[in-house]
Amino acid sequence: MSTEVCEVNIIHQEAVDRAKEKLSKEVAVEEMAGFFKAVADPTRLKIILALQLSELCVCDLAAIVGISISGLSHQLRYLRNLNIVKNRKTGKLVYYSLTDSHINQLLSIVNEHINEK
Amino acid sequence: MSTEVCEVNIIHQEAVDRAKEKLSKEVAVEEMAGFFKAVADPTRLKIILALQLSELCVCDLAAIVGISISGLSHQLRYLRNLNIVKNRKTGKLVYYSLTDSHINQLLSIVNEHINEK
DNA sequence: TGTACATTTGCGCAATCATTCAAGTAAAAA
DNA sequence: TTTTTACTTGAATGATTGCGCAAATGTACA
Repeated sequence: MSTEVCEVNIIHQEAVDRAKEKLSKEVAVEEMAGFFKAVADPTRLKIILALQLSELCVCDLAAIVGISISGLSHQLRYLRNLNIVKNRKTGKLVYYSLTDSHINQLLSIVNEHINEK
Repeated sequence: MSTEVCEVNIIHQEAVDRAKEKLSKEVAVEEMAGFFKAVADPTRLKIILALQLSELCVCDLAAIVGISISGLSHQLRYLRNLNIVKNRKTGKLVYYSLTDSHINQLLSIVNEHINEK
């Protein structure tokens, strides 16, 4: 009969209601998680760390990250779709660079967390 | 003969060297990625968002997130191992709460990024 | 026009991961 | 002590994902 109700016993009803309301308002949990996923992979994180120094072409990035050109291109598309990197074509070469500075903040915060033992 | 050298043509040698050096110094790319992975999953992100309001017992969290108690417990252990949440036992109940404030900063930065369209 | 080079893309595979089920622990109530 | 409640843990599974291969696209140069 019950379709939506879960079987769990709720112990603190008001706290649960408050939290549920927050989550329903929270613009986009999925979108936030999707963004974090971008930096949750070592390969993509290396790409980003490398691009913090300067723009780089796909070729050079492959050498830095240590992955096939093909694999790298897949990841770059991933990052492009999330608006984290942008590219610029010059002849046969395609140069990639970071789109905004939020990434820099993000990485430094995580470094803090890690360095606190 | 070559064991470490990859087949890729390097175009900007100095830029590649610089980036490689940074990555080798970069304390722990794996560790950083691992931390981001914690918030890269919708379920874990919901847990964290809920805990931003108040500490909660497993039971209530399950109702909020909409997952089985078992599944939730797995994710809580995951977050505990990364030092993102801590727990406190009282009789039969176990209360979880956030460990530090870095998470809050992280989430607000990502919100900014998303809200910039 | 044809060749060479840089990058992208579709496909497939192997590995990872989130989730559930069932069994186990631990504390309070009966 | 037995039962119930709250939670944890290990194994199994279905879904996702990172990666390389091979083919395709696009640009420059001969």
